Amino acid sequence: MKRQAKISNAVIKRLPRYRRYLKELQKKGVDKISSNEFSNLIGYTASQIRQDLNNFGGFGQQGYGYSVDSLYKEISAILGLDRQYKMVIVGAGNLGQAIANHTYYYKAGFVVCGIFEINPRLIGIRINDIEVMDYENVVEYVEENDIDIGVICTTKEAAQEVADKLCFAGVKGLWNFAPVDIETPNHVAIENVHLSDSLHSLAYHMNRLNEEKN
Amino acid sequence: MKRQAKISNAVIKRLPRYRRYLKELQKKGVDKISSNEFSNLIGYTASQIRQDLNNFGGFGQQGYGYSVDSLYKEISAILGLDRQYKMVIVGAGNLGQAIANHTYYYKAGFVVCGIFEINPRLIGIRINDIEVMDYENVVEYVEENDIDIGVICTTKEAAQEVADKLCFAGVKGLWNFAPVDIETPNHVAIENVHLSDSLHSLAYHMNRLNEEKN
DNA sequence: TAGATTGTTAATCGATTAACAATC
DNA sequence: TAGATTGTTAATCGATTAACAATC
Repeated sequence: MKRQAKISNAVIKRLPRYRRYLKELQKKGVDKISSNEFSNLIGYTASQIRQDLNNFGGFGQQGYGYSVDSLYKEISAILGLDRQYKMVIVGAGNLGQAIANHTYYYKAGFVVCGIFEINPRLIGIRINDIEVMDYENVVEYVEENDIDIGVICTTKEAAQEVADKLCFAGVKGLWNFAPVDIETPNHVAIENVHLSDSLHSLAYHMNRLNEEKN
Repeated sequence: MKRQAKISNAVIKRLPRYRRYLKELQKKGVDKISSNEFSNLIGYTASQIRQDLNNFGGFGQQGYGYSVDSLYKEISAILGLDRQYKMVIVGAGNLGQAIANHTYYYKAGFVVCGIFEINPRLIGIRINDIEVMDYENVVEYVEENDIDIGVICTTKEAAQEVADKLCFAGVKGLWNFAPVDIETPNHVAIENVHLSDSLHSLAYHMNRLNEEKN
């Protein structure tokens, strides 16, 4: 894997999608694919596919194409999906519970170790066999258990304070579901999932398509 | 509101964010803001803010700035958030339940009218006072109740078939949470929320930041 | 009126696509 | 070897930023 200065976020955002399609190909027993065939499948241009991949190294073979298996492995390694990540969830409301219950993450190497809450009525219960603990102890827990990722499922009012606490405690990344933009120190990665923003842009596109019809 | 041929998706994706910040300003009692002040707050350049807004019309006033109230209303109208949308959720698993429970959407004009499932053990229960119905009846229900949006919370295997059915039944948009790219007819808008993709790009960035430190 | 700030055109930057030489 | 397809450079396209005239 070639090491390069700075790869644009547009490229990074496409990698998980490449990986998903490669997984499907693997399941179908396909063992090689050309950038052209891949283009027809995934909807990016063949040129873009080759450019994207060559940011990280020459994974193909001229005259042949790409090996599905090894490309899948390479992309997984680039994304860092060849290791495990330990997560804590802050906020045991609907969304926090849904994520805790979603065993997919566990299988994929993202292990939910604990859930933290301020509401005393929820503290002590178990969700998908994961203990709901007192938010007061989150810093201690993150430090002692080498937690990698904090998942923020709080209200937007609490989100930044929770983020600060988690960063202080040493997480390397935050996955934020609160509808607010969170600031992190330079060494902590942040990924915002703004569900309502997503719904709003859906509304926009629905209305445009509807206008077109009239 | 000026009507223009084609506005890039990059612009559309920023609108909900502008709107969120304007809401906060409103709450704080701020009634005007210049593109420069807004830039400092939201992190886009003043130039970009003015460009973005001028895609839709001249909402500001030279020498003064933008009225927070009216800009908030304008952006809401552009996004189509000045009306109600009726939604059905397909899939009453963790995520489907979380969305059904999330009353935020209701307050914001997105009303969950029904949830549909194939698992007979879930059919008939109520989630946040919304009935879980038999997936068999989804087409009929969508047609009879003029449902606007279908929310796909199924497995990736079932997602496309569910999407086809919802489109056939007449929804105008799909909000897809299944980890697969869904195809829709031209007149149906689609918004994919790929949570695992988001987590994967978080992993990537965490690892890059960690490399930098070493 | 003078000052401030928009709306808009022009310049720059970055990302995507096209082309083709290298090579399996 | 000939054919196919990558890796990579060059051209194009689109989005962002800068500049400034218009105007409140």
